Amino acid sequence: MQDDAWSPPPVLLTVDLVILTLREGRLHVLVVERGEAPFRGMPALPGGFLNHDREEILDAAHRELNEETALASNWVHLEQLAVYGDSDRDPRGRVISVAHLAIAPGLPDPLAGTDATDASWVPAEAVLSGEVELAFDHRRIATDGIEHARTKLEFSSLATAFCEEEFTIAELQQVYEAVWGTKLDTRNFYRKVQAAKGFIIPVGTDRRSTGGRPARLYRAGPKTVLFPPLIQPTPSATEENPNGEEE
Amino acid sequence: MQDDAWSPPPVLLTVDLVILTLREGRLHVLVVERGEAPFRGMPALPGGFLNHDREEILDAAHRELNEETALASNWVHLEQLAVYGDSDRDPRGRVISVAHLAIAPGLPDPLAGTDATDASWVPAEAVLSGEVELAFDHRRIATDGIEHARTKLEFSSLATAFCEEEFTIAELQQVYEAVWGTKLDTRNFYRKVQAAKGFIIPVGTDRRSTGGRPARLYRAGPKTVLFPPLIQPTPSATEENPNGEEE
DNA sequence: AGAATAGTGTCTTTTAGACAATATAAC
DNA sequence: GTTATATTGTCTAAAAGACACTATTCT
Repeated sequence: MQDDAWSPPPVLLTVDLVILTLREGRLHVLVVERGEAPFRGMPALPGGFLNHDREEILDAAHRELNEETALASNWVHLEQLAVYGDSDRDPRGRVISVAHLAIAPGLPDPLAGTDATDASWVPAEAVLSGEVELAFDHRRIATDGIEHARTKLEFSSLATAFCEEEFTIAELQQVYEAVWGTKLDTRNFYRKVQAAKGFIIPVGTDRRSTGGRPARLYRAGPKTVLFPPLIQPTPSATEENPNGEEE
Repeated sequence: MQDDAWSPPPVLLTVDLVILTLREGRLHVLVVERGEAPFRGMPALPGGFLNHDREEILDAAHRELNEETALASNWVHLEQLAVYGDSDRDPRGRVISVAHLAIAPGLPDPLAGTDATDASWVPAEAVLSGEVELAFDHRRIATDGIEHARTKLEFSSLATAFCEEEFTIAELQQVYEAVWGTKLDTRNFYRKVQAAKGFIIPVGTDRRSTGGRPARLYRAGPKTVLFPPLIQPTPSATEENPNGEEE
């Protein structure tokens, strides 16, 4: 099929991160200012090349995560998102990016381990709308990551990754409201998360008296898939009829 | 952060395909026998290296698809699945595989354009169970692809990709039954697919008289996301209680 | 007519959502 | 007590599923 002398073209591999968190009840994305060309000085998603040709991709993602957030990445949800490999996406040559989605509880405002370049939290809306421009195809990657998180909230226990180890149901609800951009009924939400067995398990203690009745504390349960799922409310659910048919 | 003389390690990029189709009412995967080392003579997923460093990943996937199935790939559903990049997954060195999922209507038994190596359809069950061993980490890839198809059938119009351009509702139902491995009620299925607006649109003609009342023909509609979705029936929906709690 | 498959109606059970009511704390 | 939040209960509307029934073709 191929010429005898033919050999496959090598490419460079980067790992990029869409790191999401909740700040003041709103979804934020971490961006860093690029320190070198190309796109020097422009905001971009954190990421970088594979360190050496034996480094695992997921390890590289963890490494980048630590470099940018100085976070014990054991507690951070991290998963592969997709590959972005358009031949013209990087002016330096053929650079394939394996994008990852990371989710962490709220972090302190001035980023902790800010050794390389300065990082900052940007509201997700600002990235989605294009108000904040990102280098390369990073806006596309960020958009995909946010969308992925939104739908995955429905069928997985991903929401707990936005919370501390122990959390209340009200806090969990705020996660859903922030990521989905909706308001939910407290009472119905309460029972829905309880109905999904293995989603959250109660810690003995009640705590967090903020003026009202103390809430029970929970931690993430063993189940990663939610059944029944928490369905995102549809704006109206009564739309379009592209083809008027019989009846 | 890096040494001045440092440069990122190059890797090789392959594109691998999980090609699914329905044959005799059962889900099958296309495998080819490897013509060269490593794993020479062993079944593997079709795939190969990038042809040149300007070739788009999706184009490469289409090219491989054509080489193996001799199919007008315009009619074939093709999407990216995930990246597999374990450092020890290929003895030849650091080879990253971008796996794709392809879905096509039933193809003739002896593969048409079988120029390279001989290809064959293997029942999905045989791959999942390990009865058929695949080279590299291809069993893992195939498993992920099948699982992906199963869940995506619920929320997308993916099922129509298993059908010819025009199909009956009964044929569509067979797709769901084969991929999910379940039996569905004909009557309820009928209304469910109709309820999902934009999923299927009627062609004028009725056809396919197989002894009973002729069925209306449909073709795939414009909508790729299904609402309401077709939920996969749960085996029992009453399981596990990992922690006996209050009440 | 009888067999076979397509398509419709209807009933029942389950689930989703609105929202009233009660519980437990701080002050 | 009042206020604030957490948790439980109840009612109603919508959806999912079981399944009887009608419709249209072929032999």
